[in-house]
Amino acid sequence: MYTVKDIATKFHISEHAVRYYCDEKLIPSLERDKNNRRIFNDIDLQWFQAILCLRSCGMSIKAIKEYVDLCLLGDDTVKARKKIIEEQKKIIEKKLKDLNQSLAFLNYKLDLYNDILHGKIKDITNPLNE
Amino acid sequence: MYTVKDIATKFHISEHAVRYYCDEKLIPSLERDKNNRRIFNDIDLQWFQAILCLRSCGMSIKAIKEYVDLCLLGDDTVKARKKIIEEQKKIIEKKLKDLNQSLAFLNYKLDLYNDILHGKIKDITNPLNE
DNA sequence: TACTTGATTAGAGTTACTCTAAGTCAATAG
DNA sequence: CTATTGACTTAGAGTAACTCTAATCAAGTA
Repeated sequence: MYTVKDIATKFHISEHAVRYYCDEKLIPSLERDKNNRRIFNDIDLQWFQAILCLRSCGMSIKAIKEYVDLCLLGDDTVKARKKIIEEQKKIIEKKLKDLNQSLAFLNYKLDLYNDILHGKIKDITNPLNE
Repeated sequence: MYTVKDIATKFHISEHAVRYYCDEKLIPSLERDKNNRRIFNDIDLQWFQAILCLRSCGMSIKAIKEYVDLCLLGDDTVKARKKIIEEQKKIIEKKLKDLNQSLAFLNYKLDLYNDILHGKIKDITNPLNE
């Protein structure tokens, strides 16, 4: 059994976010202890893993909720769920491509800055002062 | 010379976002035509490239504004700018790592769904119905 | 001249948190 | 036995970065 804090620590998110996901019903059949505190089990942990993965693709809370609800409906929804995951895979692959481009740009900037700092570039001809 | 629409198309962002970046003064010395319409030149294009890269690292508009202002101050700020870019590089590398993990998770899910669809898994023992 | 197109602005709305205030409960300290 | 501490609860306000809407205006076309 895990507390809100445990989940926050485990997944590197804020405790606020943990409660928010619960309030949005992304964690099905969430339990409470006798003091009304949220308590999580290993299945909830798996839900958090899936949810955070889908969030990292940029999927909205609402869309994730729909996916979770599909999961709860059982095997009949496997095809629909597969389609959702395939779409998210495309999105994540696009993101990887974009991020790699951004990384290349940052490296280009760093090279430029190093050249300036080492005096290899004397005159700044670039209008951005770089 | 480019219009708001040109920039939006070129960088795959909304026209609203283009105007928003201008309003936040991320594009220094932005010009207007005689009808008060924003017009962009090739230097502005370079600013957009840099800005969008930094945004893709998750840098806030405010932080980007500070970076832009440093750029405008000239060579004395190269060290400070280099530090900023190095930080963003670390962040982007972390993001790449996280996204690759998410991708692996999606692939795992897809394998599972395919197994179910091809009848390789008969009994659903996993409590998530997967 | 009237209409359409495309731009402008201010400001309201949205998402996904993030933070704050006020309150509950159990355990420890005096 | 009370007092305080600390960890949790809630509702709701605040925030960032857009996103959208409505009203306005200028230029071009029928």
